[in-house]
Amino acid sequence: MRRQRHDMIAETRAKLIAAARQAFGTVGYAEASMDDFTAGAGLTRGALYHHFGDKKGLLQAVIEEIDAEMTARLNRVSAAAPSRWEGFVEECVAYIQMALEPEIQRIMFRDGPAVLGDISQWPSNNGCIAALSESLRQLRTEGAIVDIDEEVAARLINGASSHAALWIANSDKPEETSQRAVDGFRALLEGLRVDNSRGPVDVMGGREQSAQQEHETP
Amino acid sequence: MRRQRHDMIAETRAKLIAAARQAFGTVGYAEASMDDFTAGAGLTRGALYHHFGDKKGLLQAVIEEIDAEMTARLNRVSAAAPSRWEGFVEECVAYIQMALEPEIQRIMFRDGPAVLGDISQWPSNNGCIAALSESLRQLRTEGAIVDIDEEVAARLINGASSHAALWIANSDKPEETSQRAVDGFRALLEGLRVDNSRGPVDVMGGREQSAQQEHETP
DNA sequence: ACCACTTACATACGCGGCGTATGTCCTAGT
DNA sequence: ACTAGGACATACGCCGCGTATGTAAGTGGT
Repeated sequence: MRRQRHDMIAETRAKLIAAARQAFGTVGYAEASMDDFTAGAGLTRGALYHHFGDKKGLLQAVIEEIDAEMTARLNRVSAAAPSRWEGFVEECVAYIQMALEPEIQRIMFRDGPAVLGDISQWPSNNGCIAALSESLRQLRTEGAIVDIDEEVAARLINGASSHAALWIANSDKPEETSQRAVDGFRALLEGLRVDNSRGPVDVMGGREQSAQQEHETP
Repeated sequence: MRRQRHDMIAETRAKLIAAARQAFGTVGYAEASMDDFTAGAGLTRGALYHHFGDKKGLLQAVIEEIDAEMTARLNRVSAAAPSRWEGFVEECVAYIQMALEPEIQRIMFRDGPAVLGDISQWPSNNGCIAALSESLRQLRTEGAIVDIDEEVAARLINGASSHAALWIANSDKPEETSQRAVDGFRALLEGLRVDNSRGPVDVMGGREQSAQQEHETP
C-alpha cells in the first residue's frame, strides 16, 4: 500500500521539522547541532540531508510552518474584531505580541533573515505581510486610510513590529515596555487614518480619487 | 616614548576592525574565516583573541565603529535641513538609504542582531536611535508632532527603515522599490504631524500640555 | 512472482573553523 | 640592566558540517 509509505515519509519530515524547530527556537540556529536534534528525533543527519538538502533547507521548512501558523492566527484576530479598522489595529498588535514569543522571535525575526536573507522575498512568500497588505487594501478602498502603497505600509509595519518585539523581549521590564510599544504603535497607525480622532479633520478628506490609482507603479 | 606603543596597539586594533569589517560586510559574519581576514591584515587569530576576546567581540567593535559613522551622517543630514520637521524626515529617509549600503545592511541589520541580539540594548547603545529620539523629543516639545513616546517612535521607525532597506535591496528593481518605500515612509511619518497637510486640522492642536510629561515612566 | 531500479535513510570520512594553551619577543618601569 | 607584563604568534584538539558510500526496503514492469 503506497499510502503507508507516504505517511511514513511525511512523519519523518514532520519529526525532523519539529525537532529542528525546538532546537532553533531555543538555542538558536547556529548553536543547534544537526547531530543532536536529529538524534533527538530518533534519526540521523542522513535523513536531514535527504529531505531538506542542508541545514538551511530545514530552517526554511521550519519557517514556512511557523509562518502558516502565524498567518492563521492573524486572520482569526482580524476576523474577530468589530470593525475593519479595529481588526487591522488588533492584527498589528497581535503581530507584535506574537513576535514576543521566543520561538517566533528567534526563528522568524533573528535567525531566519540572517541565514536566509529577506524571507518575504522568498518563494514561500511571507503570509503575514500578505495578510496585512490585504487588510490595508480593503481599508484604502473603503477610504478609511490615507492613500498609501499597501505593500510598503505592510512591510514598514512588519519591520516596526518585529523590532519592537526584539526591544521588548530584551528589555528589563518587558510588560512595561510592551505597553509603551503598543501604545506608540497605535498612535503611529492612527496617523494612517483619514477619519482619525485627533482633531477636527474633514471626514471627506479621503476623497473618491483615493481609489483611483493602483499600487502598480509602471 | 609611550605614545609609540599605544599607537601601534591602536593601529593593530584598527587593522583588525577594518579587515573584519570588510569580511563581515561582504561574505557575512558566519562565512568570514578568522584565519583568513586576520592574515589579510598581516596578523593572526592570536591578536584577535587578545584584543577582542572572540569573534563576537570583534563584531561588536565593528558595529560600534559603523554606528558612530552613521550617527554622524544622520546628524549632518538633519542639521542641513531648513526646518526641524524636514530635518527629521530627511534623517529618516537617509536612514533608509544608508541601510541600502551592503556593508551597513549586512552588518548592522542582519548579522549584528542575529549574533549579538538586540544591539540597541547593548552598552554601546545605538547612536542612531538616540539621534532619532532626540529629534522627536524636540519636535514634540515644539508641538509639531502628536504626543508619542519618542523612544518608542524612534525604535518603530528604526525597525521600519531597516526592514524596508532589506526589502529594497533584495528587490528585482531596487530603484523603483526604493521610491515606493520612501514615499510610503513619508506618508507614515506625515501621520505623526499635528499640523499636517492632509486636511484642515487646527494648528493649535499640539497644546502646551504636550511638553508637560517626561518620557520617563516611573 | 521475480528482477531491476529507486527511495529513504544510516554510516564513514575528511576538512575547515573555532577556542585555548603555550611560547616568544619586546617594551616599560625601577 | 633587569624583570614583569603585555602583545602578539604558534600549536593542538575538538566539534560540526558536507559528502561519499553503504544498505535495506519498497515499487513497477513483465
